Amino acid sequence: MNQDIADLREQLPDDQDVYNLAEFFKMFGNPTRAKILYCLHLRDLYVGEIAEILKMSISAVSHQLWILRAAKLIKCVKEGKEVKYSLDDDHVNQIMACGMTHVKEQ
Amino acid sequence: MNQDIADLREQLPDDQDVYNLAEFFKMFGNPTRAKILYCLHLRDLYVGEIAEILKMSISAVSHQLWILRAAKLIKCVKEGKEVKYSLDDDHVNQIMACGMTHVKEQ
DNA sequence: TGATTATTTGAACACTTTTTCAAATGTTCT
DNA sequence: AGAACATTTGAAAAAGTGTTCAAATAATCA
Repeated sequence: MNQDIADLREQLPDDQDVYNLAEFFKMFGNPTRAKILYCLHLRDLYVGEIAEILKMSISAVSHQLWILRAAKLIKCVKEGKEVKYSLDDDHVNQIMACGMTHVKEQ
Repeated sequence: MNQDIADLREQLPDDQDVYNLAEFFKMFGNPTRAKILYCLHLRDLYVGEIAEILKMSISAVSHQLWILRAAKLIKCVKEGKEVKYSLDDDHVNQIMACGMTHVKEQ
């Protein structure tokens, strides 16, 4: 057994951290979610507004909002019969900007 | 038609950019690929070494290496019958570190 | 109270992605 | 040349994801 390989394996972050990291990046890895995050970076929005901006069904948007909320990237507040969503993570803008820089450079 | 909504829609990056951004983040959004990138951040490695570190089949690793290479995140050099892979993008370390900070904070 | 509006939820379907397995390629060694 | 080794490739199976549709929930309005 190669000792060097075992050493490298030891240096990897533990599986749960890698899994969480991947789950986090997965949020940005879908065009719909990326657009939703970008919308919410422009301003807080109701579900129906997001659906209208993206020209998507309210249901499809709502499903993705649920996923983003589970990942703690966004939060929401009920206002009467509407629900207003907003970004809930300082890293979102930072990461999106970093990714966009990369994409533009290619 | 709501003018405000149309304005917001105009402020979104164009669809191709969003699509490219999502494709880029998708690379980090899978635990296997995230681990491979992390390995290559530790040092340049042959396909067989990566498979051994991750305890995965060589074929599965090779498929993911191909995907990462298509995304221009890694590059490779043939050395005899082995192929050595290395990171090919300055943003990789930066983005992984940023993501890991986020994950650790939760 | 009943109708209307905004959103959520669940299940089904279509689609994409990942892994596996077997075969192919290419290099070195004898 | 033939055997051994490292990697790639392609197709199929398995797993995972996103959207749609219909129904459920919940708040407001008449």
